[in-house]
Amino acid sequence: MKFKIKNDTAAVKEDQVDPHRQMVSVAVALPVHDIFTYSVPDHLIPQACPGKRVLVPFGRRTVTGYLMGPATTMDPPEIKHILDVLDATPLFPETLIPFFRWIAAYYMHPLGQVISTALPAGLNLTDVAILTIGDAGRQAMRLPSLSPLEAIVLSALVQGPADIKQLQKTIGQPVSWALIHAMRQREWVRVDRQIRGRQIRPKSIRWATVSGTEAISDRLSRQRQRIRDILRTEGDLSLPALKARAGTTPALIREMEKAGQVRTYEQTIYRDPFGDPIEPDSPPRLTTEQAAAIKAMAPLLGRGFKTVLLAGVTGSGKTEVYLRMAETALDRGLRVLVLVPEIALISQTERRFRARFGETVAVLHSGLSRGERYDQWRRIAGGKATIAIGARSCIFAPFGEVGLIIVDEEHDASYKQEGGLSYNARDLAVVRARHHGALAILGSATPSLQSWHNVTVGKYETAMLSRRVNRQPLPAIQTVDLSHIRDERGIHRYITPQLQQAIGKTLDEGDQALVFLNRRGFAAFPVCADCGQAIRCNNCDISLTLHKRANAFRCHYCGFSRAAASNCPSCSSEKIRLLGVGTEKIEEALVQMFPQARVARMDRDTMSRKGSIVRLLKDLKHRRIDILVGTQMVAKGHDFPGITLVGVVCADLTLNFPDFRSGERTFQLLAQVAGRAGRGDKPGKVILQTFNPDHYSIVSAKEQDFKSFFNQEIGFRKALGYPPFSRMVAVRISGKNPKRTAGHAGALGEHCREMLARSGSGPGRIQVMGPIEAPLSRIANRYRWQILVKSPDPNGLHHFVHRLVRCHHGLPDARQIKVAIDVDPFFLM
DNA sequence: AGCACGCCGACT
DNA sequence: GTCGGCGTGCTC
Repeated sequence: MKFKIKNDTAAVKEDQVDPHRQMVSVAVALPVHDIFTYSVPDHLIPQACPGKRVLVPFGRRTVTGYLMGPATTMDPPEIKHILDVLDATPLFPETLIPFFRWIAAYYMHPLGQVISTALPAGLNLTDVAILTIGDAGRQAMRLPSLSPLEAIVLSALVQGPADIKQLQKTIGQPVSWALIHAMRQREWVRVDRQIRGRQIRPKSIRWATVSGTEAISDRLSRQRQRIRDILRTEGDLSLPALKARAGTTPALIREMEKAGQVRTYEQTIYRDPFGDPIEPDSPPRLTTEQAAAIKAMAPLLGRGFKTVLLAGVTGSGKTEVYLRMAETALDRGLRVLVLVPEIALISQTERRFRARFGETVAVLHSGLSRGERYDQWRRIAGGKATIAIGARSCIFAPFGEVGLIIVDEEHDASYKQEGGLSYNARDLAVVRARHHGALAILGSATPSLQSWHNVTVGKYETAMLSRRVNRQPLPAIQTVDLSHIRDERGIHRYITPQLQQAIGKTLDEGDQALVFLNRRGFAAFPVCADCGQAIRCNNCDISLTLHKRANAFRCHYCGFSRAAASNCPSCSSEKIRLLGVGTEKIEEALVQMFPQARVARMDRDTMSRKGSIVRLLKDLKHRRIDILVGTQMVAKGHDFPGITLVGVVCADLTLNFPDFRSGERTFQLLAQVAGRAGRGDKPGKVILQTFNPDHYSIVSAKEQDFKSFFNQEIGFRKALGYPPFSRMVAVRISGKNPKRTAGHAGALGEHCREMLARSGSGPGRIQVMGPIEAPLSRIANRYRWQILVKSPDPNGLHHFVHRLVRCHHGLPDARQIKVAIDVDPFFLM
């Protein structure tokens, strides 16, 4: 959608400004940290209220801004008028603004961009410069004095007007503004500004209703009479519905309307994202444990901010507890926000909320089209929905007030947004609950270390569910020690005889098997082939990563390095092997092993299209697949009663992952996987292949005992000063030129050391690790470096990083080098 | 981000 | 001498 705007008289001189004119502050949707003051022209004053988008002149451009409220700075150098108000009703409530501000400060991100990421995508308008060739330009093409570049630009523009980006693409080289200005001055080209941006608008549909008196019916044709009868007996119908019912044509309706026999009207509708209707369900009987948990939590609703960690083993019925709590909250007139992990397709939790609460539920997840997402957003903002459920971005749902925030599977890594505004929706859930004085419930069978630590220090309350709803025992986990079979070759290296046998038995019984592998092909890490020990960093106790160019194993936290040719530090063996198997290899092996079985694979490579996931899940459900190979993608959010066996090819892939959270992730993954098997009436079985059967992560996962895991892991974190005993910030430095990027990273590191020298060492001391080349040293032609900053004192850390960013902007190459700040990083690759 | 202004090298 | 590259600063 394009339209032209008049860009005149936008600026007014200070002395002309009416002192009574309304002044507002606006955050622009650009990477700019300041907030700007604009005046509102009289005709827009009634519409200008916080939470709406506005179109504002900004420099020489016109951009989208967000109206934040009355102006705060009183004497800016120049004040311009708002050009337009883009929304009839606010996109977000005013009460969310402090929350947005908090996020901007905590994650060190421009406020306007925080709001842009929060809102449904596709709402921003910006203008672009459009170049059009003039008559003088056409004639100039014949001039001999024409420069080569001018000739190319002109001949490109003869094809039609273009913006600068299009132009650069067609001619394949950069075009400078200086050149364009020169051409404009000679009147060869014209430069116009055009507003652009995918406009999403409310959708409306036309309805028909009877009008006129009963009497006219006598003289009508049979068809017209029929239409009036239908409308009279069935009530107003939408035109599509009427067409389906009576076979009307649009032309006929128009004629009838002209004749006053029917009347039509527009009504806004919400695009329906709910494909299959979901049957309403009736609440099941609660177990004693569930009832106790609800009894403990329900009184907390509406009594101010509180966080409860709901720890319940897999299959213990956490969802039912959420549903009852939501119901109680709604009964008391409170709004409810539910976060679920991002998974392939729709989650079970989401289905159950919709089944229980029907129309009052709005959903926000990645499976929706832009229009649907916008409609769902408006239903929340407009008060039509009282429950919002969705993946991480749902934390921004535009409720004015919220009484209950639920985070399902709070340990899940998908709550962390990578890139751009790198927020953690689980953490934001607690922050938002505090802002609203709401109750936050974080639920998981395998709580994150962070959250359980908050329980132990008294920040969070707890509620426990220790038994499964159906009284089924947890599936038995059998570990298979991979170090005993290191001499095996070929298939049996990955699929041990024990796993093969178990799969064979499962297939014989007509059941389905799931084979897991957390494939991270690129993360090949060194393991001793003799003793099974991972090669670790002396300083960080983190697996080292192979850097091919340097032919060395490196720690990507601190930069510690060991020659790739060195011996195993614990047993001196020379046989160091790089572990790195992929799902594809496993699939191949299984097909060879079980030629008669139907094997399918599900990972990010095979599931790029939405339709393929649906098909695969349907095939699985209808038992058209015997063995499914995949990454965690398969495990999350789907229940398959036919699956009785789960095989984990190599648990060490996550265990030895070069990350301080690898033990935690392994425990969580394995315990969740174990919970997958045997959801039907048959008990489940898990075969877990590992080089480290005695590792506490694996032993605790076998018992589904997160407390025993926590007790061991927390000591390790404390000793090395990792979260939750410190906060971390990853400073990611990237650029196209390898030398400049390295130099820039070095300069920032140098600055860090200077700042450290000045600040001295106190209890809240700051540690700097790096700069080091990122393990994935080049992505999309950008060279990547990182600096990790760590401190037990969050405020000190914040200030430190702030100063570091200022230093970056002062450095000579600041324009070509990108510095991204990741507060509380999750993945350090 | 995107646009303008200003400072330097290589060409008529 | 100027044309046209790129580094720097600003946007209410």
